[in-house]
Parts: sequence; C-alpha cells; structure tokens
Amino acid sequence: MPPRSDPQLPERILNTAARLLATEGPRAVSTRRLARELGTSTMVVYTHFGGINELTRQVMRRGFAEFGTELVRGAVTDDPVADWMTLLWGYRRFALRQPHMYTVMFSAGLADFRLGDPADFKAARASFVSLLRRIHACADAGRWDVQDVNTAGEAVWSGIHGHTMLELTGFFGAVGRDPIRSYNEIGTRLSIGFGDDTHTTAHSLSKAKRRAARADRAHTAST
Amino acid sequence: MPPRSDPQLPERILNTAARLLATEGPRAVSTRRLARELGTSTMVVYTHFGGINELTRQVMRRGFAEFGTELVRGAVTDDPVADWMTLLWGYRRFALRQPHMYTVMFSAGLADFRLGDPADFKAARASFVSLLRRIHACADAGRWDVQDVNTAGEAVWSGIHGHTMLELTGFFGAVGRDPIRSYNEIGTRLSIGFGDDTHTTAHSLSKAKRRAARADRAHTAST
DNA sequence: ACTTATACATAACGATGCTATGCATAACAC
DNA sequence: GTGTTATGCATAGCATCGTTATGTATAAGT
Repeated sequence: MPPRSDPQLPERILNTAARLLATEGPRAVSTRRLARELGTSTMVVYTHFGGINELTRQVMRRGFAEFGTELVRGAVTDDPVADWMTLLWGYRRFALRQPHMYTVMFSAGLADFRLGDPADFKAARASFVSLLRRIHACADAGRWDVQDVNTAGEAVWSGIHGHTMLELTGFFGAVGRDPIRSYNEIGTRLSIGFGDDTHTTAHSLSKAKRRAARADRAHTAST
Repeated sequence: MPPRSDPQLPERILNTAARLLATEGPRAVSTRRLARELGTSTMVVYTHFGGINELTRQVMRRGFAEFGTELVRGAVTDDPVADWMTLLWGYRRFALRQPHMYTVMFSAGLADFRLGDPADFKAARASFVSLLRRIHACADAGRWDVQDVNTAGEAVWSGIHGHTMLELTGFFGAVGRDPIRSYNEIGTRLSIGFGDDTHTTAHSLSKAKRRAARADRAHTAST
C-alpha cells in the first residue's frame, strides 16, 4: 500500500547513522543530517524507527554484536590467564577503534538500552558472558581461586571499563601518562589478587601482549 | 559603568546551576531555564561566564573541591589498607549522592575541563593525589609492594571509576546484582594483587566498611 | 478498476545555544 | 556638580535540534 521507493531504506538509514556516529560522533546523528545525507525528509526516521532514540538503540545493537565477535575472537589455549588478558586487550582495541560507539554503548545509551525489550539487554550481556567464561577457565585450571564468577567478572569489567572511559576522555594524554602501562597493571594486580602466582601472571601477560600486537598488525594490514 | 543591579548575580547563577544540576540533571541547566529561575534574561550567562560551557566548568570546579574534601575526610590510622579502602567508600558515597555532578565531572565535561586553564586541571588532579598518598602509605607500611605509585593509582582509579559509572547507569539494578559486593571485590583483589596477605586484607576491609557505615549514618543524621 | 492504506514530503511548534542591537545607568574625568 | 564613557542587561533574532500534524501520491487488496 505504500510507495516504498527503496525497499532497503531502513538499512541505508542504519548504515548512515553508524557511519556518522563513527566519523563525527553522536551529535552528527540527527534527523535532519540523516535526511540530508540520504536525500529524504526527516520523516523516514519516524516511519521506520519511531524516533532518534530507537534508531540509536538499533545502532547500539549492531555495536554490541561487533563487540561480541571481537571478544570471542581469541583462542582457548592451555594458559587461561593469557587468554583472559587477550580478551582484555581485545576489549580495549574495540573501544579505541570505535570510541564514539563505545561511549554511546556504555554511558549515554546504556540506560535507554536497558529499558527496551529484554532481547536488547541480552545482546549487551552476551559480551559480559564471554568474559565470565574466561574467568571460569582460570578457576578450573587452578590458577585462580574465585568464589563467585559473577562478582569477579563485575570487578574485572569495572577496571577495564573505567580505564577505557578515562582513556577515551583523554585523561592519560593530558597528564602525559602511558595508558598501556596502567592497563597492564589492572590485569596483573587482578590476576595476582585472584590467587595466581606473580611470575606466572607476568609470563601470561607477556604472552597476551604478543598476541595483542599480532592482532593489531593483522587489522592494520587488512584495512 | 554598568548598572549592576545585583553585585552577587554571578554567585546566584552558579548556585542555581549547581542546584538544577543536582536535582534535575545536566539537561535542566540551560540559559533559558536559568533566566526563568533568576528572573533575568539569558544574557547574564554570557556577560558573566561567556557561555553555558564555561558556566558548567565553574560548577565542575566546585564539584571537584567538594569531592576533594570528601576524599581527605578519612583519618590516617595504623592500618593504611583500611584507610585506603575508606577512601574508596568515600569515593562511591560522593558519586551516589551527586550522580549528575559525578557524571558531568568524569565523562561529558572532563574533556572540556582539560582544555581549560591548567588551574582547572589541577583541581581535578588534587583528588587523585589524595588517592596516591593512601597507596604510598600502604607501600611504606610494607603491606603492598608497589613499583610505581602513579601506575597503581591509575589502576585503582580505573576500577572504582568504572564501577561507579556502571552503578550510576543502573546496570547492577537491571540485572539484580549487589553493587556493594563487587565494590568489595575490587578493593580486595587489588589489595591482594599489590602484595598484601589475604586475611589482613579481609580484616582491613571489614574495618573500612564499619567506618563507611558510620560515615553514612553521620551524613543522614546531619541532613 | 476501484478502494484503501501507508510511505514519504512539507510545514510548523517548542526547545536549545548563541549573537547583534539598543538602552539605561553607574563610574570616571573635570 | 556636570558631562562623557563604558557596560550590565533585556529584547529579538539566527540556526539547530526532536517531534507532530497534515497532505499527497502510490502500491496493494478486492
């Protein structure tokens, strides 16, 4: 019953919104800007998404999917602590590559995201579950002594999320400090705090850093 | 040369802005809303502050001052780890009492704040320094083995900042988890990770929690 | 072929930050 | 005491934002 000149207009709106978010930040994702980019009117956002908030939620859902694949990427080896640290570096890599997306996902938008349907929240929680799995492996291997995996996961997530937010706001650059060094510190102290030996933790750390460097090179080469 | 009907109008603007931020959040702090509250025009914000960003910076400066006094409040005892954990609970207490202020201070506004004059940045860093002092005490007492106090401080700050942001966005409430439990976990694992004994850390933790409960009661009684 | 429903454009409302303009007045020079 | 000057403030307007009401053209159903 409608004209529907372009059957995949919703898809194009989503792509444009994601591109504008990545390149120019959240403020560039406006109904009028999208209409200008797409050659349409501002109404298309409301016909297909119901508003700018709902559109942002859809973009966030994509972000969480991409975030999830980034976190699962790392292989499972015989060194679960190194595997865990690899996930930590993957976490940081995603945030640095998509700073605007990460900021929207975990600060401004998270509250709205939570209020939506439970399916949305599960998308966000999926990335957290992959962290829990790595923690569980460390406990199973006898490296860590973890009573409650969820609590441990929340502590780890707090550390890497806080560091990421501080790094994205430019704190480390402003005081001339190295963010990699403190990121190492978080992983190291937590691993020891969970019961691992100091030297084996250091060994796992250097292993994970080598993997992270390889992953960085692989990405920069592919793009 | 000016009429200057009210010599302390800037002060009143600041007070109103701080009140609106605390009670209704950042979106309520607009030039038109301020003009309505104060019975003036929107121009007063520009004559006295140059714009809404500069006004926000001034409000943040106040926030950091209050934040600093909250963090220094705790006494220095013969248990430096307990003193450090007391600072952590004070950190959380401030954020929960002034959620909007904390959010502006450490996410949206921090970047702008950094770009201002160095005096502003020192105000923000002062609260960080009081954290470093507590860490130094733990190392001096032989409880912790810390190579670089700054790096350790950044790791600690990342943990408590990340946890605070997650709690303020409503994450723990959404999944039905206890934020106090994971906040304990952060302090405990980091303290052990820095080299402290597991049992003495637990002892210091319970000591700090008793102090925090007392501080909470003292505040609720005074207000 | 006619009816119906709907995707989209146009236009407008209230809100935002900010700027240009004008005025009334307090502070200065004498 | 008088005149000049500079400035705090109000008014009005600009561009932008999200959203809604309205009209129209067209694809789908009968």
